[in-house]
Amino acid sequence: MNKGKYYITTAIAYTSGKPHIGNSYEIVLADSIARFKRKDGYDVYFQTGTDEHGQKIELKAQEAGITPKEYVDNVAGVIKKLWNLMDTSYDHFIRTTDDYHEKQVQKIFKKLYDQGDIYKGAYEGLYCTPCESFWTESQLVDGKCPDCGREVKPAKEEAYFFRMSKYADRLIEHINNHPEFIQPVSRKNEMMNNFLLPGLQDLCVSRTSFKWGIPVDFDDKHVVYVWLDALTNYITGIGYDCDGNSTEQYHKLWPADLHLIGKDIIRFHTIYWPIFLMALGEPLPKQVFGHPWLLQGDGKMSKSKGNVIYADDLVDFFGVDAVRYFVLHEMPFDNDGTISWELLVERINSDLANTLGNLVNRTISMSNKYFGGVVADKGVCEAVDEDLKAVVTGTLSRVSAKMDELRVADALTEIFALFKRCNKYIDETEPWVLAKEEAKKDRLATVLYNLVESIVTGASLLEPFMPSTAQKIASQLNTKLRSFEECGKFGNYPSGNKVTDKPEILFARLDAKEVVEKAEAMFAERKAAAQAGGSEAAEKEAEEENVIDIEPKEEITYDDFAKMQFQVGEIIACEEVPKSKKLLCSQVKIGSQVKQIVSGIKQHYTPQEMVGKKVMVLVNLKPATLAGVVSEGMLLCAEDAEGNLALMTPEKEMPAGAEIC
RNA sequence: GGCGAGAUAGCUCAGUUGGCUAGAGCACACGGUUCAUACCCGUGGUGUCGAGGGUUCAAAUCCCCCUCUCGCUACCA
Repeated sequence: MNKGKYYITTAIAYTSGKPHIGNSYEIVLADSIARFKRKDGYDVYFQTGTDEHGQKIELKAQEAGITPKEYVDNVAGVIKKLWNLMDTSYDHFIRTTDDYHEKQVQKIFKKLYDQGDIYKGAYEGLYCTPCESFWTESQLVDGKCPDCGREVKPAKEEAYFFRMSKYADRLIEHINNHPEFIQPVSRKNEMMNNFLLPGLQDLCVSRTSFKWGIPVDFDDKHVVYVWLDALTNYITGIGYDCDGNSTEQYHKLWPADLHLIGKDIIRFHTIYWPIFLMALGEPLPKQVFGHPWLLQGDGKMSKSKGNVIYADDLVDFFGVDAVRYFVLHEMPFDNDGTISWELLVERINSDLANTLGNLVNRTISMSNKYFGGVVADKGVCEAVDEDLKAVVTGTLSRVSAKMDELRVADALTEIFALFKRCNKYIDETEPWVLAKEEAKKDRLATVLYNLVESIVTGASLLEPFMPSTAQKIASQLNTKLRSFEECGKFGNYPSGNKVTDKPEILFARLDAKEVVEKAEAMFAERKAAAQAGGSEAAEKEAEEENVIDIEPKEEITYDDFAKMQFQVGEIIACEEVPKSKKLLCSQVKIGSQVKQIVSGIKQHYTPQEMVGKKVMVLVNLKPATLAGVVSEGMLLCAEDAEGNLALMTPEKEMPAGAEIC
């Protein structure tokens, strides 16, 4: 039964470092869907891979003293190993450094350039430095920056731009006509209201500030913007050729049925990617699902604390299928999920060990005890059997319905409802009572047959989510896993078959306290290893949190610098700006004058703690009005990767007004 | 500031177009059982359905307003 093709992708993983469990979730989710669809009769093609270009990687490689290629080869290897460890059944692993990909990206860039969708910045003079934005002639308002209304200046570096606005109307129409395109739907509004309806800006699609990227072949000062590079993996990986010589595979698979991505990159997949495809004249993917995140509940993950949870750690502790089960079950549809060692133990004990493992174990034990392992249907039915059969044969359609909506966690819950029904059935039929009467022997046999039959169906439905567990159950029951078609019927198990006489424990019960202690010991060891400087790599790892890279700006002259006047200011009063979430308004004493300065630091400082601080002030900035309040300068802050701010203060006592130079 | 989502049992959440004593899972307590991994089955909540007002024979469910949380976004000089 072939229901047609199903092309599913994950986002390609960025090779800046080893992905933690939150990042590994996506591949497991995709794998479950892929396996489910395969089993459901679709011809599935499942692609994943790595995104290997960009400045961050160039810098990391530099730090490590190796070439970028060596760096990404190493990380891509780690990622691939992790994906394999998670038992994922991808068909193709694409790397953006693969030559066929790079070649196509260059051709695509050229094609879009030739047809006028990409144009070279002919707009020198239209860069707004404070906004860090490039503008086209048409976007300017009265010849000034449409964002801040100030002068735009000549940009020293040329760049290539993509005419996004040209396709915006078509995209809006497509999104409106295909409500299933963006999932969950709540994300649709965000894209529409924040980007599409206000008007799309042209996108800068090349960079000259670093080298580690795919060169623009007709202008090799430039490398292709990483997103244009990365997004096209979905078509280059299956044989797209923009000269019209795409492979048969491409014609069969494209458009993709599902792009599975994290919610943070929805914009790129539902706006830029569709527009790139429109420009190439290719159909749009059918659905983009931005899944939520799995967050670590007990404190923030940080490499320097050594408490980052990686998928392979969890596999060491609990085994692959337990980890797969947990991440799939704990992840709701549109809210972030939580992961902690305690939660893992709780879920494993209650669902996997108690409900499922124990059910299989008790059923096999009884078969051995009463019939030497032989399971035979003697046809002695009672009313209570009907409900069991109805639940078992009906589970497939309930699971399918959930999977159609990508509600994987709910699908799992349906499968476990089947196992729970089996446990209840044992209580209702009381096999140990039946066993005491010779006359009830056939009834007892029938009961056990029904149980084995039900368990095989449950295991078969579980296969896409927990492949090796399903397999283990089948082999303990000495049978094969079933097709979905068979799961809709009752009585497939061969009567007279013999189950194993040595049932293995599928999932051992765990002690939360022991597990937590073990995990803490592991983290402590890891931290110690990093600090002891056992290896240079470990040191780098530990330091990583303390380093941050940002986009370099263009070089300036001393004259540029000299134009800016910095002075020490003393904050003598400070209050919140009404109706503003981020702004504080400070009165700053600079020499003998007092300036009013508004700053976006409300989330980091209270007005009380601001008062009395000596801070670094950019004094000669043109005054501006923020949220209705005039600001006559700027307080300087340092900002980390999480957006935390710290005011710059002089390291020795300095009078208000002292020049900073 | 703009747009959007949400606030239901200790915890995580369901509650379709308003309609019988508001549900599930986990946790907890008690009872039953013994085939099984101290497991399984059953029973148990006084939950102000965030606050207030309104529409209605009837509202967790619709309308208004308030408080709080969250997401995206802008601003953050």
